[in-house]
Amino acid sequence: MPPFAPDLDVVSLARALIGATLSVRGCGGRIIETEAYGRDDSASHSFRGQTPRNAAMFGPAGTAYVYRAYGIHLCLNVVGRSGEAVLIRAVEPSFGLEMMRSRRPSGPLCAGPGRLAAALGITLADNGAVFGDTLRLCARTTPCPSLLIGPRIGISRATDLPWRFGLAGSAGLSRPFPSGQGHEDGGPKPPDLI
DNA sequence: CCAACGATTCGCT
DNA sequence: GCGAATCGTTGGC
Repeated sequence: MPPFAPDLDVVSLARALIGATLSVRGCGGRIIETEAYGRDDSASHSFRGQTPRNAAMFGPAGTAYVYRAYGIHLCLNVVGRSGEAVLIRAVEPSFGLEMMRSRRPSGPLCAGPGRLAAALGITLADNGAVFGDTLRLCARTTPCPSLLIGPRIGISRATDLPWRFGLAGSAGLSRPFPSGQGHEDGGPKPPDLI
């Protein structure tokens, strides 16, 4: 099996993951919203170097980085190059719906990083795991028709970088994209993810 | 050692 | 739209 997009920069990875299918122990769907976090990016957990908490971000490409946010929620990232990771912010729920609904009895299932981690049954035990059998990613096989682009959400630093990406026309985004923001196609040949 | 702060969500106004 | 909930991590003293 080829390595996981080993040399893809984190922004390209974030774009490539839009439309990819995420599957976690039988639950999942298409990824419709992502954010890129870089190595020399003041908004990134890796900005100040490796610590016990962010160690997974420095693991091999294809590693899952799971962290607890606000002492309450969990967020799921896909590691690219060392110290770079893509936050999965929204998924279009398509299979394992019953399981996901049992974990989230009310409200949106997968719109928002904390919500999707809860619906998919992500735990801190998944931190550091490499995507493969249990955590699965399948690259989209069709070109991404239109990509929404905007600034990242919920951060206080590097708020100018347009490193948030979404699938245009998708219901179930965590939040709307700024109107008038540029949208472009995702490219005819998406890179292999796995 | 201690205080501040989140890559968020939910409920209420 | 706004503020509380909630706690591990981080950085400064």
